Amino acid sequence: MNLNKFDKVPIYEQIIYEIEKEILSGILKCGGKMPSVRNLSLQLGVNPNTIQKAYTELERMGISISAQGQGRYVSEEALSLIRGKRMIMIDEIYENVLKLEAAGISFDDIILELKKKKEVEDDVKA
Amino acid sequence: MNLNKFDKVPIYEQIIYEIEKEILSGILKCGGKMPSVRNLSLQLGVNPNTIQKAYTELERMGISISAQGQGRYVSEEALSLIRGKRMIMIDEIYENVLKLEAAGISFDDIILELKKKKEVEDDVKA
Amino acid sequence: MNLNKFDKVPIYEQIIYEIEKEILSGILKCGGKMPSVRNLSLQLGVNPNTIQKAYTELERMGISISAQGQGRYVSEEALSLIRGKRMIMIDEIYENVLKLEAAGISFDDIILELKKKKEVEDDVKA
Amino acid sequence: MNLNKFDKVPIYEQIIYEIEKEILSGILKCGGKMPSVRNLSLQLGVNPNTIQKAYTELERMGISISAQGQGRYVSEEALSLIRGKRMIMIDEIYENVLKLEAAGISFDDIILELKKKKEVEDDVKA
DNA sequence: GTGGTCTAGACCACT
DNA sequence: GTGGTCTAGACCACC
Repeated sequence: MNLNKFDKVPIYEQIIYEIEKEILSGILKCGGKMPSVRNLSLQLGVNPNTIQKAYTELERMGISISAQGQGRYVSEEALSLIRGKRMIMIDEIYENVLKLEAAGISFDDIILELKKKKEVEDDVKA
Repeated sequence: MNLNKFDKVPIYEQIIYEIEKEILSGILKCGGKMPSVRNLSLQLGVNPNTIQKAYTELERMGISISAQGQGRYVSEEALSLIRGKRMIMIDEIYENVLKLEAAGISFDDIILELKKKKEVEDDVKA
Repeated sequence: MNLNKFDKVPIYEQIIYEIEKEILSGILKCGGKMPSVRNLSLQLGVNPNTIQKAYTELERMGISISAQGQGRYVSEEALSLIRGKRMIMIDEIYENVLKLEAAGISFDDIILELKKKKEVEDDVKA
Repeated sequence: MNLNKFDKVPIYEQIIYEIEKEILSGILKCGGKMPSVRNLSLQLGVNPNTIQKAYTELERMGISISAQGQGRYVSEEALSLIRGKRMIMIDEIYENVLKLEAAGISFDDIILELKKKKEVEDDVKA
């Protein structure tokens, strides 16, 4: 997991995002066990309370379930829930595009610019 | 000006953004006078310290200049500086697109989705 | 037995409740033998310690008796003890009704609502 | 506010419940300011983190809104949200009634018993 | 061993 | 002053 303690986005949100990524990529499986609070705490060098906070949030979103004394599991609906969350990110991106338009940059120019950046990156990889 | 005191983005940043918008749209002209801290504070119902913070930031960025005892003016370079700032927003948008890709949504799908949203909105307007 | 390991009520309490239900329904008879810790543990897929805890509690309440080396039996007073426990549940229900009243819902409305729910359920069955 | 540190229900939930009660009773008004984290912390003799936790939960439920550096406000929808929550409590009561029925006490007997308790209490008051 | 709650005390950004 | 995050360390109940 990639955490940045100096980032403006809080650690517990970074953890949420990283765990979601692991579920999306199949490292953590739906119905499977999640790392325990204490384990993850040691592994990431982060206080257990912070892990707890991230886990509580994941549970609130229905992505994980906890069982007293037994541990914590990835919910069966986790995958679709996370995919839904990601879809919402498109809305947020669109909002930012609109703000740019308001600043006088045309929609098509923005799309063009994004494609250009993408091509550059693909070339670098190749 | 549209301010939302409950928004997660701080009020002083909202003010900066709104003032930049007024400069871009010509409501505030380069070389022209900016509203005084006290006036703007009353007009927006915002603490003077908050206005002050926004103005200080605008000054730091070279968008405004204060002249001792004469008030504060929009700098001559303001327009191009703001346009430059907006260009940087494309990078931020691109960052978010990359995050979405990491979640398994292809770049082309994202662009497609953005275009779809744009069309819908244009249709609504027409 | 219906156990839910994700439920907020601890498994050992769920087990107690289920065993009491079996005694009430006659599946387990007063004076009859209770399943062994090991058997029940295997049958329910639950840690033996958890079964043990449930049994200890049942014993403490006088519902079961263990005889050295001979196993565990349902006590003769089990039925009446359990019925008494159930009567106490009315007090708990009453407590919750009072809380609802404090929230501005009248006692009569609550009773009415409960009767309505009951009717609906009876209709569904019929 | 009535808090019991030794109660099995966590302090932060007790606080949530008490604040909801104050909103229902009009002590806290929709759109009005809520006590600050530090103030309430001192007033209740509870750690600020615990208050924070309660407030965060209230915010998540849409009952309150926080504004950076300004404080926290009761949302406009708070009243209806809380009333909705209370309605759900009826379902929980009904669930418990069903459990009692399963133990052989008839629905009508339960209602009768509740009414009897209510009468006794009303008499005591009068 | 597990999750959950709580305290004490610190730090940061915003108004 | 406000809210929000984080650490350290403790305690509890449950499996």
